[in-house]
Formats: sequence, structure tokens, C-alpha cells
Amino acid sequence: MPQVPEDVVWLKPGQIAERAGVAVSTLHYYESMGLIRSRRTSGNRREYRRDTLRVLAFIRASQRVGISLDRIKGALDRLPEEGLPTARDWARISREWRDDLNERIEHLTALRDRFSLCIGCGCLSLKSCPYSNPDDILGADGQGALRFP
Amino acid sequence: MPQVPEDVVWLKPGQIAERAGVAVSTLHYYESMGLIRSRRTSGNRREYRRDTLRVLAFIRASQRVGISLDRIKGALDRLPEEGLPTARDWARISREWRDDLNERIEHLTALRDRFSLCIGCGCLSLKSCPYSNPDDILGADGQGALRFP
DNA sequence: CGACTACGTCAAGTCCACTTGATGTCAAGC
DNA sequence: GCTTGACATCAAGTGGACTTGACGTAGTCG
Repeated sequence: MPQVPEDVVWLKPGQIAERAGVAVSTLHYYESMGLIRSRRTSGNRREYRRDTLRVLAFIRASQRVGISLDRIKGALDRLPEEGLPTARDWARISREWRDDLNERIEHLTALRDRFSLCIGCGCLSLKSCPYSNPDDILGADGQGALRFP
Repeated sequence: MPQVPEDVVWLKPGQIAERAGVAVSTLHYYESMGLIRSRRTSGNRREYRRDTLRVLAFIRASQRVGISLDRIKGALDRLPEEGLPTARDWARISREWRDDLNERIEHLTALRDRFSLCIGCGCLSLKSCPYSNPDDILGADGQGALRFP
């Protein structure tokens, strides 16, 4: 039962920004995108829940591996509105992301290995190598989307 | 001695564009960036050397793994102006790229593993997990650049 | 009380990698 | 010879992820 909002501490924009390593303007931007939320003080100042730091860390980590804010928002939207996200919530997202990561890792590894091969044979400059002929590369792959790897 | 321009065939923009799977406008753009080159016919039409296809494949492959056009240009600029690039030329670039790829793969793998861990412990929502505390995440890593992984 | 800093809003600007549009030209087919 | 399509140039637009600027307010310190 971690649904109980344990110790909800509210932090000011500057504090959040500094600890999360983002600009205050970025917080505004994320808020306008619906990625994070805030409440207001009587003087109209924003206040962020402490766990916003976690969300921001999650956003940065996801972005870092090339996931768009849109997709990140999609995942965050599926978290519960009220109460803290449960282990199950994060697990679902993590699994989703992990599959994505696995796919990317596979692509990168394949490409790296191809390049490694090329180091041995210099294929990109010689006709003899199967990878050197752009037509073959084109033909090897039905669609126009995935060209080289 | 592959320096001898074997069979230099010149292709029209439309042909190059189709075979490489890019728009003609992209060719213009790349040319303006100095990534590819062309000569002109008497009627001011562009003509591309056949091996431009190889360069384009290389650009796409590199881009695909997140390398910017700027960096790609940097690599291409180090190829010889005249004659075909040698095996050694491509090898150098490939090695450079491969190191880059290895780094990215490491990041992704680390992130995935962290997420996998989270699936087990639900850390992102519980105080007990070392990864859950954003302050620790911040503290674990001197700079502001690398936040989560 | 006054100064200063952090914060508020909103529009506009930036960077990258292109694409779109306007307008004019070259070349091949009938 | 004329139409059609591919091509030329150049300016401007697009989209994602922010940042910057202009301008006004809130709260804190001496």
C-alpha cells in the first residue's frame, strides 16, 4: 500500500531545476506539454512535488536513448493521476522501454559489426565486398526505410 | 592501387535520389553542406558520380545511429579529394564510428539493465531502492550532463 | 522601506535536417 | 514544334525541443 502520499514535500522551480539539472524554462515547457505538474502558491508561484525529480530523471534517461517527449508523455499518461505510481506502473513502462532499447541495441550492434567487418576487408571501397554495392544494399531490403543495416 | 578511377559513371539527380532512397531536395541540401559533390552538364544539370550512392548509404547508416551531419561531414572531409577512398580511409572512419557505437551500446545496455532491475524491485516508486532517490542519482555523477545512467 | 532576486506570462527566436513553394529552364517524346 | 517532366535557384516553412526576450509581480534581506 504505497498509495498513501508519504511525505509530500513541495519544491520551488529553482530548486527542482537545479537538482534535476534542467532550466526553469524547461520545466515550463514540460508542464505545458503535460509531462510534469505543479500547484500554485497564493502568490501564483509554482510548486512541484518532490517526486517530480524522479519524473525528470526518467524523462532525461529516456530522452538520452532517443525516445521522444511524445512517447515519454504517452507512458507517463498511463500512470495513475492520484497517489504515487506503483511498482507495477513503473514495471510496465520499463518493460516497454526495455524492448525498445533491445531493438536499438541490436541495430547498433549489427551496424558496428558490419563496420568491423569493413575494417578487415575495406569493403566500402572495393567492388568485391557484398556491402560495397549500393544496389545490393538496396535490393537486400524491400522497403526504402532501412537502407544500410 | 585502386586509385585509378575505374569506371566513373555519372548519374542524374533523379536516379541517385531513387536508388539512394532520398529526395532530390536532400541531395541539394547535402551538396550545400559539402557532404556530396556533383559536376554540371552543359545545360547546368547536376551529375553525380556513381559512388555518391556509397557516400549516401554511409550517411544514412551513420545518421541512423545518431551521428550528426556535421560529424559525418568531418569524417568525409578526411577522405582524399582525388581518387577513390582506400580501404585504409574507410577503416579509419569505421573504427571511429565503431567506438562511438560501442559507447552508445554501453549506455543503452546500462539503462536497460537498470530498468530490468526496476522491474524486480519497483525501485522507481519506493524509497528503499538506491536508484529511486534523485539526489543519489545526482550525487553519483559529478557533472550535470549524465543524469540517470 | 527599498533593492534585488526569483518567478510569472507570452511571443518569438534557435538549431538541425530537411521540405515546400514559386518561378524559370532544359531535354526527350510524339 | 510543342508539350511534358525532370531539373535549376532561392526563400521560406516545418517539427521537435527548447531558449531568449520583454515586461510585470512576489517575497526576502538589510
